[in-house]
Amino acid sequence: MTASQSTASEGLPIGAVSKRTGVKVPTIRYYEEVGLMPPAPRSDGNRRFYGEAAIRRLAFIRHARELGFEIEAIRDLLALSAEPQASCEAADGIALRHLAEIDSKIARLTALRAEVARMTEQCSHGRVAECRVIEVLANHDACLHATH
Amino acid sequence: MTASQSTASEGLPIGAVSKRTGVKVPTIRYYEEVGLMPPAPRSDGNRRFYGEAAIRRLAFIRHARELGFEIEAIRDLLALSAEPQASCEAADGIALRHLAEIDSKIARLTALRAEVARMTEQCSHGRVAECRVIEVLANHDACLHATH
DNA sequence: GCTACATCCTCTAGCGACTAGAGGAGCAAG
DNA sequence: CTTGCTCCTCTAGTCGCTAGAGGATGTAGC
Repeated sequence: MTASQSTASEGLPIGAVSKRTGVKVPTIRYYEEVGLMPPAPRSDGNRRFYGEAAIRRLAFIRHARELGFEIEAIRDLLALSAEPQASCEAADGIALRHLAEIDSKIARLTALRAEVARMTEQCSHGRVAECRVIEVLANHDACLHATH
Repeated sequence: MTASQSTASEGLPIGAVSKRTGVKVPTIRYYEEVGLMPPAPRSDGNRRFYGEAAIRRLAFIRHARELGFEIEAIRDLLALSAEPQASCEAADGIALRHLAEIDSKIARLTALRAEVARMTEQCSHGRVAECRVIEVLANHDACLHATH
């Protein structure tokens, strides 16, 4: 709430924004290129400068990416967040779809894990000829094959 | 063990191999290109033909891919499987490293899942302005932030 | 032999979400 | 004025395929 700080008027250059948000410089430029970030205003020397709104937007994107949302989904979420009066049904839907995606990935990985763990546990640490790891890979019948 | 079958002598063309192994035709060519499969012998008309050994190798690759092994790892596993007298320590190591990878992916996804689930559960299905989904994304402090 | 049609060939480009590097310009401090 | 940092643009690479263009070959029916 207290205004009047140091860098004030024009905003921060891309490197400072990168440090503040934890998003790498080329990634910020990439987000601009694909339209997630609006084209940043430039200084005389053609350098990008970012105000508070842009930095908040970037933090939003970063957080969404950390949570595994795809660029396309983030594009939609950003559009929604710009319309505070709209129903949040759409946003909820995006999140729910993402949740389902995560669940199916976890399920798949859990099945893989069981298979690979079984392989390694049965390995007798002898010669390749009787190695369970190699054997299971070579012979699909030798495995649990739940999902794959 | 019983020999003398129909297609016998030269081997199968790529399409038949694809059907038998479930690996798509362009993918088989891709595996040859990156050196996972040896260059297939060609017919007069420049078409690839595959014998039993090649088909077994392809099945091995497919199974390993299904289990999430990377191409590089499969390359190593194939090399190892060609040396039955060697110790299977290396193969075991590759599998164990892969297992650790899977575990860390599962852990990460599980943390994400909790976060996204919490977001959606708190959504009151009202306006965007008070939507928990949008809010959490905009404000990192509003989330559990375990791993991210 | 001829005509369809399927299958095969090579080559290039695209996916997602960046990352790396070349080659050059701007800028602040000593 | 030079050093060294940050910034700029542009191209190409990552992974494991997938899609498509444009053309050759093979096979079945007539």
